[in-house]
Amino acid sequence: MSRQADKRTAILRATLKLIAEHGFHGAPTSMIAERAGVGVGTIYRYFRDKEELIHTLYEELEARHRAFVMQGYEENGPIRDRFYHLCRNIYRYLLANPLEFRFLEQYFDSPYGVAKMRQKLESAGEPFHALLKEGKQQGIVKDLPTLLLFGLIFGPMINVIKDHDSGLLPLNDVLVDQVIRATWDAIQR
Amino acid sequence: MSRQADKRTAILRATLKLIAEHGFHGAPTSMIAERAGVGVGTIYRYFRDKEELIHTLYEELEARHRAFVMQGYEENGPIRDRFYHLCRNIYRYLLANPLEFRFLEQYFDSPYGVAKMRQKLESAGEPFHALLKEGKQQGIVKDLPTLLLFGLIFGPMINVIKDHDSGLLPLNDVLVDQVIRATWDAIQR
Amino acid sequence: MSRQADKRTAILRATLKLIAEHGFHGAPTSMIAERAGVGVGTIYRYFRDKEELIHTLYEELEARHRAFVMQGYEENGPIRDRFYHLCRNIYRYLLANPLEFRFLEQYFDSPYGVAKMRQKLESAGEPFHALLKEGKQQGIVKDLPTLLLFGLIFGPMINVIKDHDSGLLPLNDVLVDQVIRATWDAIQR
Amino acid sequence: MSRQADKRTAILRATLKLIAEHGFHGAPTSMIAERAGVGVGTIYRYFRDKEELIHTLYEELEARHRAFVMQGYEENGPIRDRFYHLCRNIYRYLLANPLEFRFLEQYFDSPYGVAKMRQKLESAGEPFHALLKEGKQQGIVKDLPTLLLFGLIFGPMINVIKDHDSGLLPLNDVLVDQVIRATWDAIQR
DNA sequence: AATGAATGAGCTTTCATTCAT
DNA sequence: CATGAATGAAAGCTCATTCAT
Repeated sequence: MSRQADKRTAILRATLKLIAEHGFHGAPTSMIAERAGVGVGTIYRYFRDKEELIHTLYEELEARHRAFVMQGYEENGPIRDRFYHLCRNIYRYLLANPLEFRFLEQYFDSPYGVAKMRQKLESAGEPFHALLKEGKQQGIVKDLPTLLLFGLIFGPMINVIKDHDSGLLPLNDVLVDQVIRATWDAIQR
Repeated sequence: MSRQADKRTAILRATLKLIAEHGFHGAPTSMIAERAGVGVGTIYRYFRDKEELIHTLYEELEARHRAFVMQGYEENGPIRDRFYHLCRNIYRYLLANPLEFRFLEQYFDSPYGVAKMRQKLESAGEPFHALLKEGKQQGIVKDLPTLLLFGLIFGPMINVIKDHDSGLLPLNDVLVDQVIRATWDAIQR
Repeated sequence: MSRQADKRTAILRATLKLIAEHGFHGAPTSMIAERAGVGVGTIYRYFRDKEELIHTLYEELEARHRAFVMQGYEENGPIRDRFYHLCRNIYRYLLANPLEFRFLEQYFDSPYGVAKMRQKLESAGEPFHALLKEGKQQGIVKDLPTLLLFGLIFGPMINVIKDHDSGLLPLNDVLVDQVIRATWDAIQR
Repeated sequence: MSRQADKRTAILRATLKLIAEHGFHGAPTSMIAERAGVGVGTIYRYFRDKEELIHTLYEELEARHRAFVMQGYEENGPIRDRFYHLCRNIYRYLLANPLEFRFLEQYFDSPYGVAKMRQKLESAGEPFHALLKEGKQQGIVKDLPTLLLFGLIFGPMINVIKDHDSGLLPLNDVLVDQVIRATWDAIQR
């Protein structure tokens, strides 16, 4: 990897850490540069402005996240198995990467990311999209708007992981499976 | 209502609106004052500082919200009925007051409000708390940590209302009842 | 004494106390009003603005101070006796009224009071003025500019009292007499 | 000298000038920046906050002042000679640098500098300290508390220079020697 | 390519003063 | 006469962005 890529990566990493730990407020460019071990000006060689830096960071995290989640995914398996697979992997990934989770949370709740969120959920590439559609057709999943089903799946997920990361609700594999089960109960016909 | 109360109210209203619409960033004191039709200094006659203004706003909204939600609540009714009652009222209130919803969302996701959130959820006064405890004892509700059950209830709620307010998922009474039903399925044994 | 005079006096007293204890910075009009038990606006009924309030306070303190100092002063007594009399009384007064001393210090060191200081020292009414003039004529006091002699007298006085008030150099009658003696040595031929 | 040092120096100089001429009140950061020919933000690159700027300014002036005063000082010379040497140099320095004198005056009379003052006067490095101690031991100097002797020396000095700077008492070498003589008479046994 | 010194708009907060009651 | 709510100019300080090196 070139020196260039090193700096770029260092900047992205520093941004992730600072925003995750201290919010957007706690991540001035000067601090990002310092933590990344580069000059402030350097940030602007790799990213047009702070906004672009943040969007780029999101895109890269998203890609990594998706790659992990899709590992071993059987596109043609039974609905319920695929649902469990996806959910388990998401929980696993987010619990293993609390910094990324904190960042994503902030990102989606900020003016930066609301548009991105929608776009993502509605994209055909989104595996849950196909899953739920099929499930509804097969009469396994409740016949509700997809966005509503998304809410039933991701809503609990976000809350529960937040509580885990803040130490209030320590999760383990059993508990995670129980939430997924409950989520399935929610969307299942 | 006195002139005084007018100004205080105007400031709170302006704050609600600006934070709901543009986030904490988009609500500098100068703009709050302008929107409220008062001088900047006036804000500081009614609130020690910006932080107190925001906390006060939260407290007032919270009180109004709770009063609405508890209307006609039968503390000794059947679990399921009480669950529906609370959920329906919360949905109704938040859908009727999108500004308040946006504000509360921001508030709880900010360093301002995380503590408040916990405190609130764990308080004995929180009607859901008693409800879920009873439900678990009676074997009607899944035997999961209360915080986890909260996640299953409020997670979908937040997501779904957010989507409604952004125009992506127009809700109506039928749809709301369907989400509540799904939520019940999630927590029910 | 009328109600009016009461308020005026209360305002002046509060001003003295606050400025002496916390400096000009620590004496906003709102706090003066509060301590005086009057409304803020009331201050402006008795004094054109804050500046006038402070100047008036100075004038009143000055008059009281002078009255005390001149008690029992023999205008035609021997130079040395008159010198001791004046010095002793000034020390006595300022040590007994630390608040006034603190205020006067601040006053003279601020843009408010430099002019007043000069004016006072040069005024014919100033008893030291006549004293030193005579002393010089009689060949008892060094033939130096009066202002310089003032410096030799008041300079040590201010320093020594400041140190006393701050607890670093506790004074007593003996010590005070020794300073006066030293001051006399300084100006004596 | 580098650009950097230029700006730092310009800021310090502007601060000195403004505080000397208009007091702490008359030296807002905006005005300091303007007078220094830099942006406001630049001040904060060199100094953490305004307080640090002022303390630093003091330290630098103090160092320069001390270096000047100690030139040619014979630590083992006769008490009287050393006394004259120190006094003459202090007068010379302060008369040649009226801005610094005004600044130091304000500094010591403000909450910023009272502690510094004490610390300085009591430090073993303070040459007057040793001088007076010795003088007392040898029976040349009056047996009075050192702080009181300091008052007798610095009190007149401050007053007299103040009067000189304000144009009321133009000093020259002869006059200065006469004050020092008078000061010596004050502390001498 | 990389730097970081320099910038100034914009933030929150204070306070002397006014004026309707 | 007396009040204190209302005001806004001005304070100290931060930070995204630029640009000479």
